[in-house]
Amino acid sequence: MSHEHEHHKDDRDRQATLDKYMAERGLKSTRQRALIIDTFFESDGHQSVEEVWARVRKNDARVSVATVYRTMKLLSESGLAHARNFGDGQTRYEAAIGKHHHDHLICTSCNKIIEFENDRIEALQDAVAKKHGFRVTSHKMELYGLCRDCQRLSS
Amino acid sequence: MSHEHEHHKDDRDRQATLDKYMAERGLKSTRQRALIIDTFFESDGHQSVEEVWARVRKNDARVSVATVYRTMKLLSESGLAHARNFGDGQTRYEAAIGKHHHDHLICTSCNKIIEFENDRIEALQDAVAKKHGFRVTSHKMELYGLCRDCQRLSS
DNA sequence: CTCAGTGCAAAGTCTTTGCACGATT
DNA sequence: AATCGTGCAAAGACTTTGCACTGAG
Repeated sequence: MSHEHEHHKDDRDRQATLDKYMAERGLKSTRQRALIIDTFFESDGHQSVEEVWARVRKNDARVSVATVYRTMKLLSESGLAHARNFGDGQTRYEAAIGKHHHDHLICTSCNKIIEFENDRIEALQDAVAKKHGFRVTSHKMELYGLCRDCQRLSS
Repeated sequence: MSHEHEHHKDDRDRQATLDKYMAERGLKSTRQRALIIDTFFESDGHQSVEEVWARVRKNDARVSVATVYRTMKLLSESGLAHARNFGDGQTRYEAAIGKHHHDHLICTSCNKIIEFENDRIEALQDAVAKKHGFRVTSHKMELYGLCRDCQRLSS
C-alpha cells in the first residue's frame, strides 16, 4: 500500500470521526472550521494555537484566534487531536490519527523532541491500570534529558 | 528503622541538598523561604502555589504570593520538587524527596490521582533513552481514564 | 426561520517582573 | 556595606467569554 493511499484513508477516517461527532451534537460545518481543521492536519508535530492560526490566516485573514481556540478544543474533545503540555505555558495539539501512538523524549537544552513507541511499555501500562481497576483512555509519557548533541556540547 | 527516623533522615537530606544549592549560588536564607519550604514539605501530594500560599499565610499573612512562586521555582530548580502539569492550567509541585519515584493514574471524571511505581517500565524507559543517545534526567508518565468508582457510576 | 458559530474586545487565570524598601551575609 | 530577597502592583502570556452579527441547516 502506497503512502498516498494511506493518507487518503486517514483523511476519510478523520472526516468520518468528525462527521459522526458533529452530527451527534448538532454542530455545524463552517468555512472557518473546515479551514482550521485542514490546516491543522496538513502539518505534523506539536502545534500551538498561535502556529495554526498563522497558517490559517494565510488563506483567510478574517479568521479570529478565538475560533481557532474553539476549534482545536473541538478536535481534542472529538479525539482527533491530543492536547499536550510540555512545560512552556502553552497547549500544543498533535494529530491523533494517521500515526501510531507514541511517546516523547524531550531535550531540556535544545528542546528537540524525539518520538518513540514501545509496545512493551504500553503493555505494562495496561497491566498497571488493570491492577488499579482503571479503564485507561489515554496516556502520556515524557522523558526529559539531554540529547546526544547537547551532551557533547556541555561536556 | 521507624518511620520517625526516616522522616528525620529526609529532612536532613532536604536541608543538605538545599543548603548546597543555595551556597553554590549565593542565595540567602530568609524567614519567608524557610516558612514556605517547611509548609510545602509538611504536605504530600500535588500542591498548587495557591494552596501552599494559603497554608503559609496562616503562619504569616505578610508573605506575598510572588515569593511563593519564586520559592517553588527555586525548589524545582534545586531538584527538591517536581513541577507538574495535569491539564488544568496550573502548575503543581510535588516533593521529590522522601518517596520513590512514581507515576500517576488520573481519573478524568473525579480527578482522583493514584500513584504507582513500576520498575520494569522504568527499566524500559532507560533502554529507550539509551537507544536514542539520550541522558534522561527526569520523566513523567500519566495514564488518564476512569477509575473504578467512576466506571460504575457511568455504566 | 432558528440556533449555532464567529469576530471582537473585554475579562479571566496563572505567572512573571520592575521597583523601592528590607533583610542577610 | 553590598547584595540578594520581598511586597506590591503592574504587566505578560495564554485562554475564555459576552454580545451582537452572520450563516448553516
